[in-house]
Amino acid sequence: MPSRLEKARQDPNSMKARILASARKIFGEYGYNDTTTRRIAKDVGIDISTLYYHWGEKQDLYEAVLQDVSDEIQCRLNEVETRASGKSLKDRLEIAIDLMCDYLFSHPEVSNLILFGYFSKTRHGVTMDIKIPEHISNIAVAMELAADKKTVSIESKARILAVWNTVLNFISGENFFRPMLKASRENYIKVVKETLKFILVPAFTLEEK
Amino acid sequence: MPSRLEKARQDPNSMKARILASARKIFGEYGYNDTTTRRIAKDVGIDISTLYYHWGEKQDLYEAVLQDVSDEIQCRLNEVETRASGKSLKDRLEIAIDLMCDYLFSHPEVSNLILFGYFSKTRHGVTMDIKIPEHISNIAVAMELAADKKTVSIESKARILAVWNTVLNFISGENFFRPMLKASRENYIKVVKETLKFILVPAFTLEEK
DNA sequence: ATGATGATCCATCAATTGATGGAATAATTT
DNA sequence: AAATTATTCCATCAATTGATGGATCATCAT
Repeated sequence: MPSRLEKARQDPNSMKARILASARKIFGEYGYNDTTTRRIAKDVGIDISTLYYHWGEKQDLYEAVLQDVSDEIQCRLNEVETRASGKSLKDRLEIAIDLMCDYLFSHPEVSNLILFGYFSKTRHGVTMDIKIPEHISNIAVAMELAADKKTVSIESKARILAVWNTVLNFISGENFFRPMLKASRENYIKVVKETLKFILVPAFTLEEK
Repeated sequence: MPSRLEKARQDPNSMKARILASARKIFGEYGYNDTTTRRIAKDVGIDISTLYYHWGEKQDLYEAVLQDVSDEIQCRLNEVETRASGKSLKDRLEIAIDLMCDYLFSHPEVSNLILFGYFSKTRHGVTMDIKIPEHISNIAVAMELAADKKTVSIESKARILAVWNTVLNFISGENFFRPMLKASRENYIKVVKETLKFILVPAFTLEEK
């Protein structure tokens, strides 16, 4: 039997799908605890009981959102791997930075949801997360810093985490950082990419020699 | 007339100071909205009305906490500047990383409070923050990447932000990342410092030449 | 048409939470 | 000691929020 998430994916105009889309947006904006089911329902234009009818508990809906996002990330990482395959380390890094920045800047709620997952220590003990450890290992393999998922060294993981988190911070913190840098949106994206390359490329390519 | 914060600082055993300490801890753990005045009061061992008597609204107390943390950060940065002054760029970076990591790892609530400030988009529109832009400019000067606070380039700011945020992520995300890296606390701190140096030193020193 | 199932909304509950009034107690001043 | 002020706690309010029961309306197979 198909899960609710699968049903929602079958028809993007279905009520389940519309609720999921609003939920993803609003959970991504306010985090789990500061998102009310009423707010999501209002965004969809329905009564909250309709929301509960389709998705059950708030937590179930949140889990579906995280699953949705996690799958999407994996999809993007596969794309990065395809496009970077065979290139030099420097090129691979730059391709990964460009692609992931473009994706995340156009889906900032993804970045927010990941960061909420890191730090959320909620009163209700809701500690769900996107499968970040897996994604990190996959990046290591895609960047050819490790032969396979199982053998990624602690140093490589830490380095990829550092990079990955830096990207997320620039995305999710845009409203905070952009005024600081007095940059337009376009310019901000440009500066972020350049900063990432400035910091990363020397570090990783230096070691290769 | 002395502010409530100043009064609290005068006598660390005073009720105001005890409340401030608990508030700092709990706001740092749960963020603004997920912190209840009841929880803080319970931590101190008093009734909530006593808390309101001393600090007024929840928001006033939160602002005092942020002010307290911001002052402390500035104090630590001054120390970094003193210790790094006159050294080579590589040494300055390493000193800054070591000192700030040691400070933040022993005061994780500071890191949390800063990150909450970046991303918090609360229902109640509470958007207060620690004076990060100032701190960032101060770091630029301390690292001698700029002559004075007013003339820090956008690139330098972005690079320092990237570093600064990476540190914060490793601190605040310890509960999430450490199991991932299968590291003890000591080892985690060591890996974080090494990772930061690995990434930063080549980038900045390469440009110098 | 008719009955059954699915979908939606209104009304409402119980728990939580920020905040306050007022009584009771402690400390200080006169 | 008496009066004043400072501090603390109990009881309570109003608003918010997650969640549900039941009525209503739509859809669809028979």
